[in-house]
Amino acid sequence: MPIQKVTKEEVVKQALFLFKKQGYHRTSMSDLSAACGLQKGSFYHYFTSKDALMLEVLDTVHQYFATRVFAIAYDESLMPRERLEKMIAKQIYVAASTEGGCLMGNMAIETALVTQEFLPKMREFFEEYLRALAHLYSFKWEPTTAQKLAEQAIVEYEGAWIMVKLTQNNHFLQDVLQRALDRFDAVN
Amino acid sequence: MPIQKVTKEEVVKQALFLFKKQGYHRTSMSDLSAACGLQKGSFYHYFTSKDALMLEVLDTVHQYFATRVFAIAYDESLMPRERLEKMIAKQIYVAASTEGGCLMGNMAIETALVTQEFLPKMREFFEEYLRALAHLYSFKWEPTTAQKLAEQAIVEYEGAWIMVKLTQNNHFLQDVLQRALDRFDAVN
DNA sequence: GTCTATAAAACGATAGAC
DNA sequence: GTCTATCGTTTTATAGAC
Repeated sequence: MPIQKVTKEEVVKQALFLFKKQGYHRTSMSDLSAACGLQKGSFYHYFTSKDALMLEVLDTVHQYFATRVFAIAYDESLMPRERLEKMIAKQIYVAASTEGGCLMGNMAIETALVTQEFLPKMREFFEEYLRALAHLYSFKWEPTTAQKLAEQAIVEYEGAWIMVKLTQNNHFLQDVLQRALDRFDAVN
Repeated sequence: MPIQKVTKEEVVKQALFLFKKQGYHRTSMSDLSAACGLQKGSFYHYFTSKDALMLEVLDTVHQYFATRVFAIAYDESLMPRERLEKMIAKQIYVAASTEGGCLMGNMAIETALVTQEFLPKMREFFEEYLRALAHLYSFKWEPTTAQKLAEQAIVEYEGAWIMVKLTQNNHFLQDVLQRALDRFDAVN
């Protein structure tokens, strides 16, 4: 009977799924506990509050992207241009694997001006993403240009999700990947 | 006191302000009525529901941009390239005039997967914006290219707001304008 | 007296927390 | 499951302007 019905990881996974799709404020603790097959009360055995749960979700997402996506930028078994293609393609693939696009981008829009609580973790995520892209572009371009190209890639990627949500047409994301590669290849 | 304390336009203005900054779900009817100096109950003499209020806000924003921003694209007293610069600069200026960036983009992220209620108005807005940009790019480029350049400008613009919210650095928006112009000028 | 915009109170439902 | 607070909403009453 003291056997855990669901693991903490499973709770975080379900929370990520719901937060991505419905947003933070629209997702209730009832939604979350029901998705895990738990009583509302049992839920606080895993997390002390809704905020704490979101912080854990943000950490999990960050950790996943750092090791499975951003790490591609530093994989020396591949050519820089191959890393760039593989990393952005994976970023898109992972974000598109469940509804809602990019949790970090969604949360930035939904909460950045309402609470500072989630800001540090979101900033860390994007700084790391920027660093990875700038690292790759710096193989072909000087540092300041590489930094700008990295910023452009991220800005396009996040904006593309808005258009995808509105039009349900994924070509916006494919265009982002293509242009990010074109700018790598462009004549210097 | 049968005299109206505030006009309907003022209510919409306050609602736009709060919805932009706090988002739809986070903004309560108490917040809105307080911002107008009204009791919660009195608010329902202006609007039948929170949804109805948001629909009115979306209409107001759309109307404003159609006549004051998108219209610049068709102002034949200016050269196409001047129109492009003026339109995007104004888009940025208007959105930046109060906290929260682009209401349409924010709402797309926050509600697109939760309710279909606001989708048509948001789609109309972006279709009109796309049309205006594609019209301008078509002076220099063939239709399919112009369409892609228009999409790229919007995608960059929306994504830039996410980075601005996170970093509080407006250079992302200035870069969007600069690149949109550079792509107009690029050699064909 | 009859409007109507307001305040005030209270509704049922649901939020997050225990 | 229960708690309390607050949500969006509705109702009732009041207070000028016609």
